[in-house]
Amino acid sequence: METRELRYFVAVAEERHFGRAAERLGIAQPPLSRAIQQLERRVGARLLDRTTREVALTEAGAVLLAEGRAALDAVDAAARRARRAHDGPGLVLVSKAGASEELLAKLLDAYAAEPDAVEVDVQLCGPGQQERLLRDGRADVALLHRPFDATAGFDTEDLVTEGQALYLPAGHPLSARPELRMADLADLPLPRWPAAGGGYPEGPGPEVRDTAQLRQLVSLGRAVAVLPESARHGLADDVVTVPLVDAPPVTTVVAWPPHSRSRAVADLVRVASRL
Amino acid sequence: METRELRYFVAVAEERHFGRAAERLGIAQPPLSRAIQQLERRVGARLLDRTTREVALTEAGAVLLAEGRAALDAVDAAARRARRAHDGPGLVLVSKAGASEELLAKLLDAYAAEPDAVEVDVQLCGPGQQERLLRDGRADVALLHRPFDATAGFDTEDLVTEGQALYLPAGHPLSARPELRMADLADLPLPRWPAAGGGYPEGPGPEVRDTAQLRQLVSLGRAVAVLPESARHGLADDVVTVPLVDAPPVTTVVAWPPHSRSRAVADLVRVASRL
DNA sequence: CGCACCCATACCGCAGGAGTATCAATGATG
DNA sequence: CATCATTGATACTCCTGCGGTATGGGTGCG
Repeated sequence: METRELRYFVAVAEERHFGRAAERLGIAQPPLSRAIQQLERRVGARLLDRTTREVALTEAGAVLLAEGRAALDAVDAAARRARRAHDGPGLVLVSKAGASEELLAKLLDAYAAEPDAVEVDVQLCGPGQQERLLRDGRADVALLHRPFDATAGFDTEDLVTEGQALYLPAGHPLSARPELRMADLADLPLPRWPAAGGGYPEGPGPEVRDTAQLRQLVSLGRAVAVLPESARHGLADDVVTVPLVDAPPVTTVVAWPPHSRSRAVADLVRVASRL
Repeated sequence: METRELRYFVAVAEERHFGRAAERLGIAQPPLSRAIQQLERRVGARLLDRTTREVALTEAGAVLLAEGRAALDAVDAAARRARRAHDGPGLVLVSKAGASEELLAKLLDAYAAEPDAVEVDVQLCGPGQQERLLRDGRADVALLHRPFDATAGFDTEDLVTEGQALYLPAGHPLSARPELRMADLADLPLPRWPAAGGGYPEGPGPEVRDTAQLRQLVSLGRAVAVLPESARHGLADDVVTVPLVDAPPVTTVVAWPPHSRSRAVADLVRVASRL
């Protein structure tokens, strides 16, 4: 199976439309139809149920879509990591914008003090993006937050576990309470995060892209938020935090791709686990 | 990057010889040379240092070899799993021959009693083979033994942890001892397992391929072995086991590829973790 | 019933992958 | 030191197979 066929299939499976998929791929529709047929022969299974009105994934097609995406990422990762190995030493670390800031700073300081430390390029991104970067080779290490981020397929090491708190503007009715429970939040318009597809779910509450943005909204009195307690760091006094005693604890973990032979990654992970 | 190029590169990197690699791939040597050059242009890094006398991997080449193998396995896995999804439900479980027999039997029984149980095809293989099968899609679940088997890149769930014991023929000088320490084994000719390449390390002691074979050798009085205590199960009385009190404990885990959306795998894992 | 939409088929042109012959560089050999 | 064997690179040719255009055929809609 060639990556070209796999890329074509993923495009059709995502668009559920040969014409649009062809356009996205920059080719005409007929060769795309043929490529899919050839792929079906090669795999030995029908992948798409096509009528003139709609294209639907078969059971086998759904499996190939999920596994194929991972495989394409793995191929990309191979090329990118080889390239980066050629360009010289250096690490790319990703973290969610605005999350674990204090921990991240300590980690970078501690690692920089190591004898064989290499340059660390810190990349901040929106939630759910880190896994992708780690998988397709654009990053070497990530700070993830269980249970929010998926750690499947990576090696991880737990760093810190902490409770969550409600962040709200000073003067908010709930801000005087010494502690809160999840039930107290039932009617609160909590911010909405982008779903897997990039769209936002329906509902009240502001749309946010990352934690930094959210903190700004809270400071402006335009939002309340549930965040790990360490997000308190560096926040102005006009934001009040109240512990949420029955919220699930959040664990910050350092994650890296398995089979990573890199000395630098190993060093950084070791430093992180000793913080 | 196409899988064809990656396959070609892996062949050359493994053979360290363009001629032999070409033969293995079933093509002539010149197109192989050109394909590697094209790959180097595409990746943007020199991958092989070639003289007329030897071919050596560069730093980038070593990275591409490791990552490329994983990527090729992922592509194979995608095709195979799609094919198997088409052929109907069914699981392939791998375990080391002769290891965790009792646990395996209990697991299969318990799972078969589940309401939506599918057929489970049990595959036994030599040590170190399971990871490969799981990675390239020939298997869906595996029983692994930490710390002996690499669990990197898989999701795992611990099942049981147990100590290790020395297995020796009745009448052996050490067989009368109530317990042993690692230091007592210093001069014993322990069996040799195949290394990653398939070859055996130098030394005394018999060469063995799997646990079943080893148990047979112990029964015949031709070997002594260090094995988990559960391997005692079903062994004849002419084999004596003496606990090794300071040997590292062995944990049997059930492992499966991440992103596994399969209901059957989830069920089997759930059953396993409740044993 | 005609129309719009959409995937499949037919056919053609060409890029690029593969083969054969040969060259060039390097280390071994007498 | 001249010769030879080995091995990867180059030159050239052939042909497979990918991609493009034109068109067919099936399906839901007004």
